Amino acid sequence: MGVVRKTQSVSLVLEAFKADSKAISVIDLVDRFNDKINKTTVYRVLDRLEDDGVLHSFLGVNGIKWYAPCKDCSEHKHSDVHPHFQCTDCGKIDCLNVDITIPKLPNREVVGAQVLIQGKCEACCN
Amino acid sequence: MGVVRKTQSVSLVLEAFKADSKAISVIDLVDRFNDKINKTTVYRVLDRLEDDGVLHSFLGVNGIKWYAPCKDCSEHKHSDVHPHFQCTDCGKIDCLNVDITIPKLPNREVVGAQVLIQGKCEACCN
DNA sequence: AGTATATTTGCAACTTAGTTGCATTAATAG
DNA sequence: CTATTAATGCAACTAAGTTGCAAATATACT
Ligand SMILES: [Zn+2]
Ligand SMILES: [Zn+2]
Ligand SMILES: [Zn+2]
Ligand SMILES: [Zn+2]
Repeated sequence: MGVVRKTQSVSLVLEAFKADSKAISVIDLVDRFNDKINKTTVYRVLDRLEDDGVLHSFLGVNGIKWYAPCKDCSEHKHSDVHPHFQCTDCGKIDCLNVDITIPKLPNREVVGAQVLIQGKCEACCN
Repeated sequence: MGVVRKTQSVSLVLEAFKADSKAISVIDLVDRFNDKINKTTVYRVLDRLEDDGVLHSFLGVNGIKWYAPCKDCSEHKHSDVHPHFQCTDCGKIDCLNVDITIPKLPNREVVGAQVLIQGKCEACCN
């Protein structure tokens, strides 16, 4: 079950993602709200928002958790699986609106894929 | 700098990868050798073997570290970047000998990609 | 073989990301 | 305005991985 009550914590977190639609790491969010929202609450709010199809999560380099806004998802149906791009210079991550074709694998049943492309982002290329 | 001395720990770790050429998680290795090799040493041996191009590492689901034997790599030149397949049933990971084409991204300089395909492995499909 | 040297190891303590249990707070319904 | 129950804060915990340092051991040299 996802978000049931519109609490202050939920509003604050949603605002953060409305500001720019980039991905934000949990580390960053916990740090950013350290005087407003308890660490545990940040984790739990993100969890609920993901349940509701408002945010989606994935792992960046080093295995830390990131969240980004969903496009057309709903509760229990995350339809926006897409690659992510992490900049090796600034560390920021974007969701990519491109399709990666996963090759057919004999004798295996593919259900999904996590793709993290690495390189220099637009800002860091200049 | 990688492996300089052929120690007992190095031999044990290499044997583990010779047995079957699948990927092995660090967790598994630490556990498997818990009465023979200290946890710290396992991490350090794996580190050195990766430096030497003998093993390569990547992150599985949940961000835990896995290692697998390299094909044609040498010190400081890991040439075998390839997708990995993790079974959602048994959790095991294989290196895949297929190419994934990363689309051209405007205004970005791509240097690599980490691809983790998820699904049912050959063994678990039966 | 015996010894010197530097690499490697084990241990304990630490760091960091994330989780759990429980008492308290606060959002919503009636 | 009150009752109900979701949500929060806190402290303590777990688990993966790291660090510093003294002790052990592999290798080179005599
Ligand atoms: Zn950048
Ligand atoms: Zn995304
Ligand atoms: Zn399987
Ligand atoms: Zn591999």
